[in-house]
Amino acid sequence: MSNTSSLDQSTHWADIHAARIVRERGPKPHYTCASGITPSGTIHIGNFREIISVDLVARALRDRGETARFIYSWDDYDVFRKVPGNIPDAEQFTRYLRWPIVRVPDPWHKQSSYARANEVELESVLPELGVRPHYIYQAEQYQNSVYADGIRTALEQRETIRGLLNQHRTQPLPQHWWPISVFSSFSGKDTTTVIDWDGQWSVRYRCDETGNEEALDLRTTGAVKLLWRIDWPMRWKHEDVDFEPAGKEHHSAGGSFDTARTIAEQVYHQQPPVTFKYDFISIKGSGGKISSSSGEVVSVRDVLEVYQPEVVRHLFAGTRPNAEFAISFDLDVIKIYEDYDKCERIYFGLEDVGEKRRLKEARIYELSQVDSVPAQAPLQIPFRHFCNLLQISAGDIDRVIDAFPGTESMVIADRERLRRRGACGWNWIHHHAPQDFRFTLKSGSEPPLALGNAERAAVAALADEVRARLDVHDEKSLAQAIYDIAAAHQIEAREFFRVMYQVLVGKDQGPRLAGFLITLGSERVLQILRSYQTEDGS
RNA sequence: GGGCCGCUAGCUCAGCUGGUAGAGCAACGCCCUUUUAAGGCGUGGGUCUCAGGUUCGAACCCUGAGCGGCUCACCA
Repeated sequence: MSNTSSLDQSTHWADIHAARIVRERGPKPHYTCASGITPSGTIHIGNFREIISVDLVARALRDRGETARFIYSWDDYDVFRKVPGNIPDAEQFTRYLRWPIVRVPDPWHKQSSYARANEVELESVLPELGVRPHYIYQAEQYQNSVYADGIRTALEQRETIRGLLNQHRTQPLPQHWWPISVFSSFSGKDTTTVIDWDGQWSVRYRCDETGNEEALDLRTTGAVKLLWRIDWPMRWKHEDVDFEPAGKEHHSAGGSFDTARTIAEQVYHQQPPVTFKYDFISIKGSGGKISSSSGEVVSVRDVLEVYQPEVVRHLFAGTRPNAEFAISFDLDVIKIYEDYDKCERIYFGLEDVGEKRRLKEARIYELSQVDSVPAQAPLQIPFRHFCNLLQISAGDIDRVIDAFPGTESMVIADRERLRRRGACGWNWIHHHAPQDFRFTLKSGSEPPLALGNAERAAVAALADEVRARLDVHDEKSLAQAIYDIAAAHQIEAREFFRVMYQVLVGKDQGPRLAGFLITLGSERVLQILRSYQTEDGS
């Protein structure tokens, strides 16, 4: 979809917003798409929705021939408000409360700060998803006095801002209110009181803890920060932001986006960015391993353990941002993969659907790619089948891929995607799949099960059948042979299946038997059954 | 109190720049006795919450009502 006319007709939400940005902001040499968050904890999959939404819209802009930059603001100059439950030595960390998080040490002693630890966790995972924003670190910006003019403007317009904010407050802001907060040079905390501003660049404050007073010059200090509701519109002005979505908690009348919008217009004379509201993400079926109820959050990395990157993108590209949805770790995972594979088949014309549907799915497929769209339809190994093959092969991903028909001629990129899918499948089996789904193949070296004579004879007969004719059977004829053997030994078919699953995988149930035996191949089947063959039942 | 969103098959939802209702699961049936939350094929099932309006035509647009739900009004 390189030509603009087809994108103009696109009904995909990312294209619709891209078109809106160009229309409302007018022609520009480049458009700025923004997002950001306070790195006060692990960036979870709900936060990721904003990031991927911006990435998709930025891509949609580029696809229609515009230049788009994606800036991601880490608000690491925000204060440390409470000690998270998941960090070691939580008690020790209470001493850092009210410090900027960029100065709170990394509890895991790997990064320069707690903020940096959270930043690195996300920054290291985004490239795998094809998301590469330009990061802006607010601590650095403030400490270098980059926003001195913006802060001064807010001080000059203090009463205007107060009036705008009071419109939605139950309690009006107090008389001594200022649109800034100050980090004390004496305590390091933001527990300070602004005393005065000289109308120019000098702000005088008192440290609440030590009682010390000090005057700061906005042009050289790094200690003065705008309050959130003013900081946001100031940055829209500073970066000339054209587009920034926000969560629904910001998007009510009187919410922070609403007040930021009026402050941008009236104080900073900046047209507020095009925006939309995105809904929350919930989690389903985490199998007890990761659940929000236990206080643990689901990180982007956690999702990538189970979903390959294209499928993660597909999840978000294929869902309207204002609809809530659940990320599933249960049996739904299979369907999510099947949906992606189906979308891929539709893109490559391997599956017939109506024209309208085709265009939509094709666009979703494009936006789901980490890099570019594959030149030709990649070989698909369905997720469920992949999981079964992996269990047969003890998790040897390359062996499964090599044994799969058609993989010899595969290009490297396709193979890498399959390997990634295999790794996800293996993780899913071990951490999330229902017990019924899991099995471990017997090796044949275990002591044989104690079976009745008829059962043992039937197993031996099936071994004979496998040895003699497995390669000429198809699934159906082998299934028939299995029933025949059961009947010949006067065993209920149901019981014979149970025995065979016990012999093969030590459970009462397993993958459909005939297909399972064919997949295993005669050599492995006979290996497992060898202790039953040597009995004198023949 | 302000703002926003939803209401479509038994369940979960898709369909929303208006063109005679779709998918998955469930149900039912068939695939030579045919196990399984792990095979294939097929079938049934919906006055699209209600009432008006615009239109040749409305699940979709407008107005109003009912019932979920979310969010802001403290901080960010």
